[in-house]
Amino acid sequence: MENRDLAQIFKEIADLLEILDGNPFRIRSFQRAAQLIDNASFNIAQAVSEDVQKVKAIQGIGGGTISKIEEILQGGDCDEHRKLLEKVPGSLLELLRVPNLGPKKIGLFWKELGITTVEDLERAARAGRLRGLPKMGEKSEAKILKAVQGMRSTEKRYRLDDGREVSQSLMGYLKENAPVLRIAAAGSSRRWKETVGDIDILVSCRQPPEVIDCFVHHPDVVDVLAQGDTKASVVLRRGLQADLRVLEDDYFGAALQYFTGSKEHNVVLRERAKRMGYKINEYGVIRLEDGKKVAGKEEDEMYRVLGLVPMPPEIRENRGEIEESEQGRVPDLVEVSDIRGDLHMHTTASDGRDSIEAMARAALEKGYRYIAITDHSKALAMTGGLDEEQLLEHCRNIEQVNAAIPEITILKGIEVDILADGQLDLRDDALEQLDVVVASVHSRFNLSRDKMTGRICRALEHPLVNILGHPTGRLLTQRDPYQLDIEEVIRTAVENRVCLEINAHPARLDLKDVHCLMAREMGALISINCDSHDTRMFRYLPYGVHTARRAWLSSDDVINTYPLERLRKVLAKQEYRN
DNA sequence: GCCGTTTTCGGCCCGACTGTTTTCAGTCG
Repeated sequence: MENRDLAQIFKEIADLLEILDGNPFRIRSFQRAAQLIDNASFNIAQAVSEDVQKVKAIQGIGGGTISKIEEILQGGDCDEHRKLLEKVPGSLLELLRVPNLGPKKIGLFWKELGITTVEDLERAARAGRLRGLPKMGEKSEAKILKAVQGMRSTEKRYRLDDGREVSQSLMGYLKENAPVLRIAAAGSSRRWKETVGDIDILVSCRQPPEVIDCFVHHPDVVDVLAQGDTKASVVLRRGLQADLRVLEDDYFGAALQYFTGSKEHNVVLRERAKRMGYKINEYGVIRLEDGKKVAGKEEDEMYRVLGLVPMPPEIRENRGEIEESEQGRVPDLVEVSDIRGDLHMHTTASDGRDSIEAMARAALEKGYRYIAITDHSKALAMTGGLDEEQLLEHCRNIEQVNAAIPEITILKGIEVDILADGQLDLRDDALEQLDVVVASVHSRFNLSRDKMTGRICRALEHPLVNILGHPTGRLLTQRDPYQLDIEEVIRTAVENRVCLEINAHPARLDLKDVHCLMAREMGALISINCDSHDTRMFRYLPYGVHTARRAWLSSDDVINTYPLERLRKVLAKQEYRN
C-alpha cells in the first residue's frame, strides 16, 4: 500500500473528527500522522510489517497509529475510520474543500439543515436558509456562493514556474510603484515546491497603507478577498491567489522565516522555542521572561538564537532538518553551478527544434563541459523517432560537430522507448555504438501496477541502459503518474547501476522530491536533465536542481556534476556510488 | 493520539481578518 493511500485514511479520520467536534489535540495528532506518512522516505506499510521500530522512531507516530496501520493492512480499513463514516456522511469531506468553510460550519449546516453535498449547500445559500443559523448572515451566504462558484473554476494548484513568474512580476510592479524597503517572495515557491497554491509576497516599508493600496490596484487583480492594515489577499486574472504582508523593516527576517514555512517546519520550530523559554511569531523571537525581542530583523538570527544553524528553504519540510541543524549540520546541497553538463536533449533529428550544433553552442554558452544528444527512437513515430540506420547516421553527425567544437564534449545518445513488454525499441548492436542510453516510457500508460513495474524493471536490467528518463511519467496539473512500485524500480536501478533522472522540466519534475529522497537513501545515483527540445529550455535547470535540493542531494549524488572522466566510468558501469 | 532536560499525567503553536457579534468564533496560513 502506498504512503499516499495510508495518509489519506488518517487525514479523513482527522477531518471527520473535526466535523464531530472531537478533541482538537487528538485531531492534530491524526493530521500530523497523515503528513508524516505522506512525506516518509520509505514505504510505511511495508516497514510496519517488516521493521516496526523504523516507523515508531518517527516523532509523532505512536502505538495508536501503528495499530491502525496494521488494521488497515489486514482489512483495507480501520475500525475508527469505518465507525466515523457510519456517523458522518462521507460527502461532507468534499465540503471541506470549499474555501472559508471549515469543519465547524459544515457540522452546523449538516446537523441543522441536513446539508451533505456542495449542491445542497448551494441551494440552501440561494434560498437564504443559512442566515437563520448562529453567526450567519446575508454576507456569509453571498461569500459561500461565491466560494462554491470559484472552487469549480480555480480549485487547483499551479506549476512552480507559473507561480515564480507571477511573483517576480508582482514584485517588480511593487518595487516600481510603492515605497518598499525590502521585498521577497516567501511561501512554497521560495521552497521550490513542485506546485504552488498561491503567491506570498512580503514587503517592509514605512507606509503600509500605500503599499497595500498599490497591491490591490494591480491591473491583474480581479477580486480582493481581504484587505487590512498589514495584509491583503487578491485573486489574479488566471485564478491564482496572491497574499501580501506588509511590516516594518525590523520584522522582515522574522516574517520571511514565518511565511516561507513550511507550516510543519514552523510548528516544530515554535515548539522548540517554547521549550527554550521563547515565543516565535512573524515579528521575531521573544524571550518570555522579559518580553524582549531577541531576533527578527534577519532570517538567520531566528535560527541562531534557537541554537540552530540556518538552513536553505528547500529542506524546511520537517523531514529531519531541525534535528540535523541542532547538531550543527546542514546538508551540503547540490547547486546549479555544480552542474557540468546535460544528458538528455533532442534535436531536429527527432522532435527538437534546434540542430546538434545549436544545442552544443547553447550548452557551451551556459558553461557546460559536456552534453549528450538523445533523440527519440522509432516507436515514437510522431516525433520522427530514429531507427537503427538513422541512429548510426545521426551518430556520425554528432561526431562531426563534436570535432568542430573542441571546447565541449558531445556524447552520442538516445532516448530509447521502453516497449510495453519492457524490451527496448532498438537493437543492441545499435545501442552499443552509444555513450549514453536513456530509457523512457512514452506509451501504454495505463498498464496495471505490476505490469508497469515489471516492464520498467526489465528495461533497467538491460546492460546498456544508463538512465531511466522521467521515471513516473506524470505531467503536473495534467496527468497522473502511471501506477508503479517506485521502491522496486529504485532497487532494480541500483542493482543494475542505472541512474534515475530528475527531469527538470517544470511540467514534470520527475522524479519528485519524496521519491528522490527514497532513491538517495537506497543508494541510487541521479542525473538532472532538462529534456530540452530547443536551446531555450536549458533555462529549466534550476527547477531540477532545486528539486534535488529538496531531497537533500549533494553534488556527489548527481552524475552530471562529475568531471567527464568520472562520468564515463559511471556510464560504463565501472563506478556507482563508491 | 503523542510525548517527557519540570512531566507516565497533563499539557499540546501563533496572529490577522471577517462577519457577526457587543467580546468572539471560525478560518486561514
